[in-house]
Amino acid sequence: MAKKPDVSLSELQIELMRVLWRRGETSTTEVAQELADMRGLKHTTVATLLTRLEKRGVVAQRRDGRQLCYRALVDEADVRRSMVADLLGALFAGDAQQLVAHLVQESEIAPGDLAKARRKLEKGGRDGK
Amino acid sequence: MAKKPDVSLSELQIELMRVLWRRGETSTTEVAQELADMRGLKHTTVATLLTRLEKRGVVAQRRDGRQLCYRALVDEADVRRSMVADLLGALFAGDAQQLVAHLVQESEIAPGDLAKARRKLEKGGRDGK
DNA sequence: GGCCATCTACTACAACTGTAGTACTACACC
DNA sequence: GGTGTAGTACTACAGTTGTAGTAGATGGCC
Repeated sequence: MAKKPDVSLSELQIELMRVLWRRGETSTTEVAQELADMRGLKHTTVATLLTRLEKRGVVAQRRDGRQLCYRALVDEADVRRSMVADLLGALFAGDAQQLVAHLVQESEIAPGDLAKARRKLEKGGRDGK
Repeated sequence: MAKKPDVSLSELQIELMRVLWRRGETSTTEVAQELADMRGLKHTTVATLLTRLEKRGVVAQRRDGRQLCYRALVDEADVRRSMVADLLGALFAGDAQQLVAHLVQESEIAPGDLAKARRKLEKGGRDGK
């Protein structure tokens, strides 16, 4: 399996991807519709963004008649992995414990919830969400 | 105290800031020296980066004779706060528990270290910085 | 007092991002 | 079969970032 080296995406790009993750293969028009609703973007803007992501290898393009359909080539976990690792490297000396400490100190999470999260993970299992 | 709205910085910008955080007020030349050693950047490159950060209000500039000295206007905690919040919002629905779960699942941190971190925080104390 | 070294200021440029307009094309409908 | 519409392709443009060169000023040394 090929590596997914760098999948750091901007917030907007992630929003695009989220549509593809949710709906699977999706036509430009459908993506554009959602993004128009969500952020008032024009159809052509979304088309541009999608072709750029395609050029970058993050999504695949398939022609369906006159339409283009896009499909994600990376999943959300890939992006999370990549971006969390970047953040960890840039600001926490690569040390996840420091990040957790930050979350608690900044009240992003309560210490008790740490234990909760841990129990959930240990019990519920690694098949994830 | 004024808000520090958006202090999302690139990796390189953080590297710059790290020098200022470590040394306090620092001349361009000194910063440039460090960055030259670390990443082979030219003096003028570093000067450009510093003036840009100054324009953005992230650092303050003071003239000392013919030299410019820079001082950070945000501390590392500010940047961490801002960037972690961005990441949380973009990829974890703003839910820090999900991020912690990700860290464990991706083996960035062992479940036991979660407890360790928690104990350390509960004991060591919330006076933080 | 002139020259060299140093430092800043300004300019440049390529890549990427957010945003969109315009031009072209093909299909559907009448 | 002509015309409108929807969809793609291409172009554009401003802002940010990484990178650096050049020009101009200033101060020290001989």
